[in-house]
Amino acid sequence: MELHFQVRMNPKLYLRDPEQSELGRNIIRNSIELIHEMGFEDFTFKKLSQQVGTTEASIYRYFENKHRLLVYIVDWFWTWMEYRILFLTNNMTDPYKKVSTIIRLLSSKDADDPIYTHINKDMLYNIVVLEGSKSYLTRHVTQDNQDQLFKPYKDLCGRIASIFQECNNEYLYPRSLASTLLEMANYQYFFKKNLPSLTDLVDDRDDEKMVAYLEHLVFSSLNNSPKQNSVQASKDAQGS
Amino acid sequence: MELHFQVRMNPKLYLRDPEQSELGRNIIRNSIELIHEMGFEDFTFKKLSQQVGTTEASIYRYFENKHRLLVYIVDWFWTWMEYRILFLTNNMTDPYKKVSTIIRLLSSKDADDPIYTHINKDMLYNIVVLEGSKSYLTRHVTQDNQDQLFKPYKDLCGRIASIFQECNNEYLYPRSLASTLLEMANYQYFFKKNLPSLTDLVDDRDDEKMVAYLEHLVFSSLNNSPKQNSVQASKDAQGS
DNA sequence: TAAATAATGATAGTAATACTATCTTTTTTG
DNA sequence: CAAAAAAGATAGTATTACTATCATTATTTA
Repeated sequence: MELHFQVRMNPKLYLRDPEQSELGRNIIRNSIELIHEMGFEDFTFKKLSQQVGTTEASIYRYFENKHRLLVYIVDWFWTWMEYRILFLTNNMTDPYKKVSTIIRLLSSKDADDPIYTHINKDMLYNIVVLEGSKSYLTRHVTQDNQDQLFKPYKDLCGRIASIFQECNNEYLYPRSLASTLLEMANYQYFFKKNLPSLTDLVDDRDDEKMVAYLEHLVFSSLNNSPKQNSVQASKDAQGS
Repeated sequence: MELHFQVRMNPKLYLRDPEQSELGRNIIRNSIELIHEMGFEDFTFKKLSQQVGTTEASIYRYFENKHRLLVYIVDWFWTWMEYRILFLTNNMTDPYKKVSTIIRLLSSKDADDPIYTHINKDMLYNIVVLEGSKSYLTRHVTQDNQDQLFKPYKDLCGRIASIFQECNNEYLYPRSLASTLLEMANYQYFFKKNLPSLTDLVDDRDDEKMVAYLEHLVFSSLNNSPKQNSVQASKDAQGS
């Protein structure tokens, strides 16, 4: 049996499904390259059309505007991430092991999977780090949310949250901790690369320190009794 | 003795110091109003000049472009935040109490201080939440960082990190935990307001749940022994 | 107080952006 | 093969993000 991973994107994201044509796939591939190269602010449909070898009008037939295209790309990433998480944690029984696996997946840019070869996963990861939060940090976030544009991210967050609850069913903040983990996996990577004084993560080749920090953060919180007042807990630890 | 809080901004942020003239202060006040109202993407110097009652050319005499103006506003916020933190934690001896105070300050939008009345603190807080990370999430972050544009944020992060170390001088990730706290204070507030499924914080009037979550997160991590492997710790907690 | 200097206003202009519209040609499909 | 759909070609518009210039009005200081 060949299980085929098929990313089905929310139709509200596009005017014409880019997966259904060569031109559409070219638009996605070149978008990723260009946004990665020049950043979302400097990225335009004009430049994209030239890179693709088509016209601006044709791009507009696929995407309403460049923000929708960004959301499309970011959504694709999170859908793919959830798929990978599901695949690798599926046969695990220990929820703590699942969390470790998730943290490892969230922390590493190098993912050598052979699917969707027109999508450069390394560039994609870096785009999500740098531009991902711009997909929802807008004045129209409520409308976009009603259009389900953030469903992949929210689904993943929900899945991680429920694994947190498997770890500790008394834990009070599974969703907040999940969104904290998701955001911080990206932000700490960004800080390490660009504003290193905001982290303790030296720029080593592998991502071990990042994994260690995120695991420490998540497991500490998960295993700290929710009944215990945290200030009190700290005082106990001090012996005062 | 009247202690006067004076915000001295990095001169690289502006072409002409907006604090030194009525027009400059009007530019700042109206920028905050407009960005708050329409979001940074839709905010333009044209609209700003009309609101201020001046010309576009005059705005350009103060700020190179709207991104610099955003960084100015965000920097102002963090400088002011550090001042308030310093002021309220100055006479404390218990570092855990300092952390609690910091979390409380970071979590509440209502700050009734009577200084710099031309700056609406409530709008400012909401701008920093929604637009703050756009100040550094750019392709020119390295150049901007060399120009010290993020110094207020980094200073604050460093100050919080050193208080974390006062709490536990064996703690391995004081800076990462500080940036996590700073980012999450804003993000969880944004999620609660706009994408509530990403949090466990119900939209109550006061900010108690937010404070509780952030305290739990920070204190759990601070008080979890760094020598202990976190996966091991979790297994111990399970009794396996 | 006059002269010099600095700040602002008024106006114009340009290249690029973010689209929309229309018409023709090519490709796909029934 | 005919009809329909997709793509190409081209044009056009309002707005954005600036730069430039010159006149006017404050402010400083000699």
